[in-house]
Amino acid sequence: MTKLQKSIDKRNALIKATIELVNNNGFHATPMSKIAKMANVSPATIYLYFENKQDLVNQTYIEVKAKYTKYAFENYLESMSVEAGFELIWKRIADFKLNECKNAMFLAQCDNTPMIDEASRQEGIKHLQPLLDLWARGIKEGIIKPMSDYLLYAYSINPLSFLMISQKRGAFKLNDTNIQEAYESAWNSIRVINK
Amino acid sequence: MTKLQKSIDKRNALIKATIELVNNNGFHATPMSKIAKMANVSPATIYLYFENKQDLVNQTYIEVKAKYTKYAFENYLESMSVEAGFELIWKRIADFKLNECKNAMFLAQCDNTPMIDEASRQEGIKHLQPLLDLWARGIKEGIIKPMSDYLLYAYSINPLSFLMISQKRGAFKLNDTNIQEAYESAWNSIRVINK
Amino acid sequence: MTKLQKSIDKRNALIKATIELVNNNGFHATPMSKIAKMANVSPATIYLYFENKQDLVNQTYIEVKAKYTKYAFENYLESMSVEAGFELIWKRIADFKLNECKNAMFLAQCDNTPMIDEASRQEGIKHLQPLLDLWARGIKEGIIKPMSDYLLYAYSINPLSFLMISQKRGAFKLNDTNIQEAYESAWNSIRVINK
Amino acid sequence: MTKLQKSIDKRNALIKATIELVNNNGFHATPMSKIAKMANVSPATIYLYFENKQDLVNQTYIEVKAKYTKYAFENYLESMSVEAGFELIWKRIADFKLNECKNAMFLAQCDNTPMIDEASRQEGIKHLQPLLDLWARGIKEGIIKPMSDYLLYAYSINPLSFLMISQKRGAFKLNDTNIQEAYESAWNSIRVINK
DNA sequence: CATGAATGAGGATTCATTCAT
DNA sequence: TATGAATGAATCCTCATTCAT
Repeated sequence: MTKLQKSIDKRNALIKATIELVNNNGFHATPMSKIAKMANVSPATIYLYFENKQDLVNQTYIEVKAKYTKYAFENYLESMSVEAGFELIWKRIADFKLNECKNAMFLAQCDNTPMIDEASRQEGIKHLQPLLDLWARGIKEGIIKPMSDYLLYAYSINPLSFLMISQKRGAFKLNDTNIQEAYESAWNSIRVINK
Repeated sequence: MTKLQKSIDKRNALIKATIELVNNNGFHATPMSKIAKMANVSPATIYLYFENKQDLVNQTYIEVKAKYTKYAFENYLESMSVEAGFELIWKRIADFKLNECKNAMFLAQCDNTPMIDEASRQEGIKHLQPLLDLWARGIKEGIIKPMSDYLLYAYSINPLSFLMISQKRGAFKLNDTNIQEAYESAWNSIRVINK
Repeated sequence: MTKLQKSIDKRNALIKATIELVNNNGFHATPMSKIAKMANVSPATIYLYFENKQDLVNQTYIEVKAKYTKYAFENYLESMSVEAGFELIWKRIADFKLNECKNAMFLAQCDNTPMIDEASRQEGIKHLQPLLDLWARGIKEGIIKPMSDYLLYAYSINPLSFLMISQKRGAFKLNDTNIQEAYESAWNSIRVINK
Repeated sequence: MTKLQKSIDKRNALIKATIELVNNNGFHATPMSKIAKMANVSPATIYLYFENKQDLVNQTYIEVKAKYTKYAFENYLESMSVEAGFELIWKRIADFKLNECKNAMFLAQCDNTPMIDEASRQEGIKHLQPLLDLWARGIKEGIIKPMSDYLLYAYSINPLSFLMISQKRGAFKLNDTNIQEAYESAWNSIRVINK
């Protein structure tokens, strides 16, 4: 294992510990010392990789957000039809919320909280472009309702966060049937419905 | 003004300050001393009204959540038709998110964060029953899709939180057109659609 | 003892402890915790009286400098002759260096070190005006050499700091004979000498 | 360049960096890491040349002090008359304070501070002997007042430190006229004056 | 000889909470 | 009831020093 490799491992361990602890205890109640302990490093070591606590959280956010969008668009091709493309992306995102539950939880907490720098938030949004392009295409083709991206996201994608959190709290279980229902709700909320 | 009245004023001032500061700075970065200062009260006084910081936040949450549901069902009558009842409640909730923006922000932050006791969270959900009853009725009448309450809430109500936060961040502006679009998306996501 | 009185006592204890510890160990090697312990207060209490460590040292400097000049000009009257006035002030300053040794040591350390804010340094100089006025009078009367105040201070006053430090280090003892010799050297260094 | 040469270069770079940083920021606020960076060296390398931080500062002090006295006595011959010898040495010292300002500043800061070991301080004084001898000769010849070396140094040499610091702070400018005035004050403060 | 990474110990500062009044 | 002063226990962060390479 090279030195550089080892360094990346430490950085990853720190980010993983941050996610774990912030998820369970919140940003408040997550001291640097606990993060260090969980990552098996000295508190001082954190500062070799991150400027300060804020920077650690910002970078964790950016990293997780990038992983999220990468996952979402993994198999997506611009040559797909609007509906097929949307379904593919939507299901990938749903998968992410289920399989990468910790990452998804972390993002949900960041997104409703002033714990992330505005700059990092912007950085995190960047990679969502393919979805916006798909919607634009759908609108041009008369398949998707001509609405703001914010509305489209709010109704077709964001509900998955609520469901993921509800499931995490144990109040509710997402299964294949549910997922299909959810997908149809999402699609119906944004598609043009011919009466 | 009676003595009791004065006490309630102080309690209210504390709750208001808590909301304001948690909204702007997050739970971390909201010390008791700042809450006291904003409420024009000594730090020690907080402990006459609340057991500790956790209790203060819990009670703030419960109070805001109660205000939210009270607002939502203000003019609702069980005698209304399912669709009319849903539209009424939905628009009240949308109003709340717009007019009582600070309260709504606070709830959004609490709901995705481990800053509230599980018990207080349960307490907060209680008053949502009329909406659940309405949905049950809608399902029985074949108007609303037979889905879990969590799915119905996730798609028809929760998106408003996302929109409210986006608006607060300045990225997006909710106007009458938008609201109507949003309502239709909400309704289409849960209603039975006859092909 | 009133509450205010008690506060002033604590402030004084903190300033005294700061002088003592900085004298013995230097600004580096004087942690706030030690200052607190020596003043019999909690570390947190320091921050009720001073903004931070820098502020504590600045204010200590200003306070000691004020005490120094107050002592220097205690019995001085502007009606005195230049020579009598100078001798009086000089001897008061010499007394201060001997009797208020700790205070003098502290000033000497501050004056040759970047540990004090420039603003506080300026504040500390303020009260030296009577001496400068005396010198101006002496120059006008042809008794004192027409030189910059800095030169006059360097040769007639500042050497006492060197002597005080040497004595503190045990290398040398100031006694009445010495003091008189020192006074004459001081006076000869600034007076006009008729050949 | 030989290997040994390179080592000496590094040592010199470290000492230079120490002087620069301690002058500008004070001993507190001068971490080893900054010294290393300014000397273009790894922090660990410092420990190849010096035992620890204290040792680094001690040795820097001794080295600068040696340079100071070497400079002072450069052209001095014991065969010179007392007055000529004193003037020569005094002017060399004055030159040092002006031209080797950084070195002089560093010494001034060390001399009023507990940042140097007592042993190193003693080591630093050693090389001043020629001046003490000159004074002894002057006293025997009835030219210089029979006073302690400490008094002679305090009045004839030490004031230059005060002037150098004042100049560094921008409050005052030393020029040829000033220097001559200063020299005369110095000489008058220690010579025997015949009335 | 040289180093960059790593760290434990410690430092300044903050904060939830208490207590005498 | 109301408070301002006080504080011990953290918390974030720094730094002199070491060690594997």
